[in-house]
Order: sequence, then C-alpha cells, then structure tokens
Amino acid sequence: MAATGAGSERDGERAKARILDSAEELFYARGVQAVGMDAVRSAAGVSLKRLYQLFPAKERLVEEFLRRRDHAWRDALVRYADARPTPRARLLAVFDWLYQWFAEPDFRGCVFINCFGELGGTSQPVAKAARDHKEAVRAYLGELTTATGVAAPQQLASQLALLAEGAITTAALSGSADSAREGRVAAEVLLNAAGVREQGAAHCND
Amino acid sequence: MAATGAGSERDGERAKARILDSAEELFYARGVQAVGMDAVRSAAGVSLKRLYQLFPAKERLVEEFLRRRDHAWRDALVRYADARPTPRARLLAVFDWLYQWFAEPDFRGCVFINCFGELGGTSQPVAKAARDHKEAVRAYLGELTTATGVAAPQQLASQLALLAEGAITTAALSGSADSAREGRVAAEVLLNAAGVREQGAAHCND
DNA sequence: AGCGGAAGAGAACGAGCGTTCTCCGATCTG
DNA sequence: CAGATCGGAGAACGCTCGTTCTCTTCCGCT
Repeated sequence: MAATGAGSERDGERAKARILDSAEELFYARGVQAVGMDAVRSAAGVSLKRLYQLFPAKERLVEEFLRRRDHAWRDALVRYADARPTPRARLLAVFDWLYQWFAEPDFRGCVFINCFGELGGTSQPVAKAARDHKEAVRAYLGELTTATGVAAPQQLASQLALLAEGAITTAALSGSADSAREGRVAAEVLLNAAGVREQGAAHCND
Repeated sequence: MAATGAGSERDGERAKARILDSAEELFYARGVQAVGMDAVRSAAGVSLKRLYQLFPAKERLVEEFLRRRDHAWRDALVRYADARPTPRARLLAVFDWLYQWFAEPDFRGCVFINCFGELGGTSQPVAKAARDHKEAVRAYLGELTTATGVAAPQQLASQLALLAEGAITTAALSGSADSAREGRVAAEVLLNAAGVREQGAAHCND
C-alpha cells in the first residue's frame, strides 16, 4: 500500500500536470465556459473520475491553472529580462519578450484579462488571481525601475506597465505583434525623460 | 393596418432600445454567456416572442449591442475631447475622460476586450466588432496627433493608444481610476518628446 | 356584437453542461 | 487460485440555456 501509494502520488502529479496543460491550452484558446470538463478529460487522457479526484470542481481547476500560468509567465519574463546587463536594458527587454510572445501562432492575449472579462464579474477567486498577477508584474517592473536609481521609480514603473498592458491587448485584438515595438519605442522615450541613461546610473542628475 | 403598422414600428424601435439597454447592462456586468435570453427578456420587460422577433438569435443581439456601444462610447469621447481648444489639449482630455469613466461605480473594463476574451476565440463577428472598435479609436487619436503637425503622427497615436488601452485594463483589474492619471502623465511626456507644444502648432519646426 | 389576427405569458423541447454513479476488468493478498 | 480493492470508461442525473410552440387575451374592424 505504501508502494502503490507512492506510485499513485507520482502518477497523480504527472496526471495533474497533463490536466493543467490541457486546461491551459483549451481555456486559453476558447474561453473557460466554452470548454467542458469532458473536453479537458479527453485532451488530458484521464478518466473523469480521476479528474474529479484531483480537481474537485471546475473552479478549482481554473484557479490552479491560473496560478500555474502566472508563475510560468513571470518566470519566463524574468529569465529573459534578467539576462541583460543594465536595468535600462532589462526594462526594454520586457518589450522584446512581449514581441516574441505576441508572435507565437496561438497567441490570444493575456489569459488573466480574458478570464477576468469572462468570469471576473461572477467569480471572486478569478478576479483575485488576475489582480494578483498584474500586481506581481508591476512589482517586478518597480524593482527594475528602482534599480535604475531614478527619482520616481514607482511612477515610471506604472507608466511602463500601462504600455506593456496596452501592447498585450492591442496585439491580441489586432493580431499583430507591432504593438510591442511601439511600446518599446514609447518606453525608451519615458526612460530618457526620467533620466535613465544607456549605461549604469544617471550621469547628469546634478 | 397602416396605423397599427406605424405604431408597431415605433414600439419596435422603443422595445429594441430597451432590450439593448438591458443587454448592455447585463452582458457588461456578468459576461455574455452567464446571462440568458430570459434574463434579458425580463429586464427589458418584453415577451420572449417579441425578443426573438427583433433579434432572431442571441449572437445578433450581441453584435447589435456591441455596435451600439461602440458608437455611443466614441461619440461621448469625441464630444468631450473636441470641446478643448488645441489638439494637444484634446489628446490629454482623452485621459481625463477615461478617468471619469473609470470612476463610474459599475465600471468593469472595456466591454470589447471582455467580449473578445470570452467569445473572440469562437465568434468571428465578436472578434471583428472588437477589432473595429479599437481601430476606430486609434484612428481618432491619429486625427488628433495629425492635427498637432508633429513629424510622425501615426506612431505617436499608436503609443498614446497603448497608454489608453493599458489604462483601461489596469483600471478594470485594480478597481482604481489612478491609471488614467498615470497614463495622462506619460502621454504628456510622449507629447513633449514629439515636439507638441502647449499652444497651437509647433513653434520650432524650423 | 362578433370575428380575425397579433401579441403576451410561459410551458416545452433538445442540447450541453458539471457532477456522480455504475459497471467491469485488472491487480494485489492470503 | 479466490476474493477484494482500485481505477477506467462512460452512462446517467439534474440543471440551465437557446429557441420554439401553445394557449389565451386583447384590439381594431364591419
């Protein structure tokens, strides 16, 4: 029983991952309400019984899928941006990373915004998950702007967050990745105006 | 029969308006799929038969509601912004108008983004309606930036559109209208950098 | 007054959903 | 090898939805 228990646990983790993978793909492509639990079941290749053992209700599945997506999304962003040498380069790299994301063939906007629009008015957990995600992204931008040594880093971070947010929804609706380029150009203007120089800290901060 | 016909037509127009009013309120607050035709029916105070006479299917109701909302939304924006004396003031007034909108008690983001997230992956008409709306807004911003006489008005308009777009979704998710203020400050920086002066056309355009 | 036709109220229908239950084969224990 | 326990496949249940149908009422006309 101990051996089978451990095996089941491992299998459970792998099944959970497969289920979340399928849920992510389906919910993102078609919306949450348009995808039945049966579609998730058959895409993940598990039985309905097992699906409900691992996720007792659809809302739980949605919550866990959003939480996992949040971590994966921000991890990928941070990994990409933190590879750049300076805070300024890291901030601009955010828009390069967005560009790559927008160019993916199945890109359909931010899943948190999509889910918020669909369920935010009804489901408190979904609304909170979306809010938490956006706040975490903004906090990361705040870290980067603070590292530039600029005078008002939080205000600058908010403005850059607006550009990134706008680029995401614009790319989703237009079907073009251009908004990431436009956002990057605008971000450079804002960074220059705030006194963030190309290399290191501010030179002419008087 | 002619008299009753005219009366019915007038009644039909008024019933249609009432139905679209109710649909707008309900779809915006709860999402499209979460609101049944019966809820629209009872909110509008018409019979199901009449509802289906005027809108043969739910998708038609959604399309007409989005089209009407697009016109009303842009009309209100243009009326507000065009009251300002200069192109620069008109561009900045966009963010003032957004601030007022965000502060409305039942504000829940852009209905086109919400509907796109919910139905854009499934319904082509909804996706097109959302795209058309955003393009029309961007075109209006393009008119305003062109009127400033700046060198690259379309690029500036795109950047301002990103700010406005980002402000909308940020306000929806955070529940705060602050993003409109942040967007306005960023817009001023972009306008200054593009050479849009406080009064009239460019002074130092050589 | 009597009749025809339109309109309202809501029952009805078929489909699809989330969730549970039943059956059945496989696997492990003594 | 016998019996029990577990998990898979999918039928079943209760509900809701979009849409249609039925029945009744009411209005205008001759």
